[in-house]
Amino acid sequence: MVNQEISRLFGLIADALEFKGENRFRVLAYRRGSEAVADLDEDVSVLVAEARLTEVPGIGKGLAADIAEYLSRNRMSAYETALAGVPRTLLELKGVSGLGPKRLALLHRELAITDLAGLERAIEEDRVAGVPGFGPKLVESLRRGVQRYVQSRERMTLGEALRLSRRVLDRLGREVDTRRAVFAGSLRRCRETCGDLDLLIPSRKGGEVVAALTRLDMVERVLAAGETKGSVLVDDGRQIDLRVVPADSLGAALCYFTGSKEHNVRLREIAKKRGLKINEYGVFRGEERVAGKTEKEVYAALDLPWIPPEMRENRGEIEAARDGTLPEALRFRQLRGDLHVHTSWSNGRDPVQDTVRAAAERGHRYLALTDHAASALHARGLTPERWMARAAEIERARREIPGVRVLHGLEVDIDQDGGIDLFPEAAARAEWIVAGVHAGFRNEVTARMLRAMDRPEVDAIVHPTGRLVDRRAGYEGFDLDAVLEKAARTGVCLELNADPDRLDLSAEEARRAAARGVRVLVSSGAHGASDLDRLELGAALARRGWLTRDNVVNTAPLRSLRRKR
DNA sequence: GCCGTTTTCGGCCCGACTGTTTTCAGTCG
Repeated sequence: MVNQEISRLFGLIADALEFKGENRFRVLAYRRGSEAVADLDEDVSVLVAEARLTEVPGIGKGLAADIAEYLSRNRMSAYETALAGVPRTLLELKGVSGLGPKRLALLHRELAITDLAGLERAIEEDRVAGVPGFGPKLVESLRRGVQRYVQSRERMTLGEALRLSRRVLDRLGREVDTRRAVFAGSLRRCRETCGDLDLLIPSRKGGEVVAALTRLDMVERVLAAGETKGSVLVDDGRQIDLRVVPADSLGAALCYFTGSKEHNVRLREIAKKRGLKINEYGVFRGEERVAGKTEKEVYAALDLPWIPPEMRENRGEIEAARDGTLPEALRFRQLRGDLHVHTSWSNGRDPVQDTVRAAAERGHRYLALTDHAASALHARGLTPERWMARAAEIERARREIPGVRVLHGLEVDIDQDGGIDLFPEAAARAEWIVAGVHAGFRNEVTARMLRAMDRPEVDAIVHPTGRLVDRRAGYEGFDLDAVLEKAARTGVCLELNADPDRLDLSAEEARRAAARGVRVLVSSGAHGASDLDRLELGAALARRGWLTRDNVVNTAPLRSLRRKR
């Protein structure tokens, strides 16, 4: 996609200009331009053709000319000029903790360092210590910074981040009061990957809380430890940043540390125009503090309604909030049930009874048990005989466990020709059928899926793109737009699968789906009773995709759930 | 380089921590 390429070039221009010590606002302009292009919903070539490019906030005459030049000549002179004399491999070193443009320039000038290998050598051969401003501690910190950069260039998936956050709270909770602790940052915004964890704890004894964190046995190295702020690396190389704030500043601190950075910059700009200053301790008019105890208060001081954390990406939410058009974001409690769940009859871990009981305990009004059908051999798919046996077990669970309506469900496979492995016994009795592609990811998946959607028995397409977060890209050549169009026309639901390793549809894709009138199914994709909790994550991801109750099919009562056949 | 409900020129977000400094620059989030 040409948008991503242009965004990348603008980012590199910003890095190069910064390295050269150019006007920092010009640097900022390119950096913002890079983000603006990356966030576009449309292809830039369309905007150029319709002369709407400069309507995009952050794109003015200069950047528009750069883009037009790139589209017509496949090169960008601003990029070539900016990068002249700046090795690309040098700019990548910005990722090493402790190295910014100034120190990079100094290392380049004094030691002719141009890449990571050169930096590693210079540190080993003790040459860095000779450069003015590089004392022994800084050199040591760079040595570790390089090591860490090499080891963990990758970010954590949301799933890893959630597991680590629970581990930290569990250990830290034995030392200090963590009842009001919150993980802010990208974890609270539900980004698909997190670079590090931002932990926020209200307390008057900052030093003690920071010290308690640094003492945990999972901590491998302490990067910083002050009265209000501490940073540590834990055993698996991940970084945890802790901030301790007074309880009456918690709202302001939450805003500040939840971000995103771009969202916060916009908030501060708005504040400044109103003669207000906003920081992690509150909103101030001169010396007087006018807000800060709750997030709602902070937004109200700027005449804005509270914006859900998952939406804070500066992708139009601030304008929508200002204009009163912010959608009423989905709340977890509005989800009435889960319609994609496996039991030990196929590849789930828990029996029907335990799974149903867990759903009842969670207040689900309905639950579809969608074990795999027979062709999913690896998943011990249901044969007609085993389908009948499971049906008897479901009937017993219905009698014994009140409160939750259990549906006879099935997950069928979309085969190489777009057929589904639905057998007559299931066709006769199933109350909810989901379909997915499980093999042949390179074989005409779009056409197969469209064909499967013609089958009246199919209620939903699950994990529609087939991707795994950070591990697998999804079906080759997949045309999501074609599937969205068909889903909107036929009423077949598309799933937002909240398995943190899948997140499929993604929040952004779900937003596109909802905008086109597709009915979105938010489900856990559970393979065990405890996985049912993921539905809460699903609700958060739906908010990230700007979904409302009306966009999500499983907010409806069961009787109005299924489409007309 | 971008932008305008105080502006077409003069602004452009804020604070903590570290290390190397003798009062502050650089980096980070």
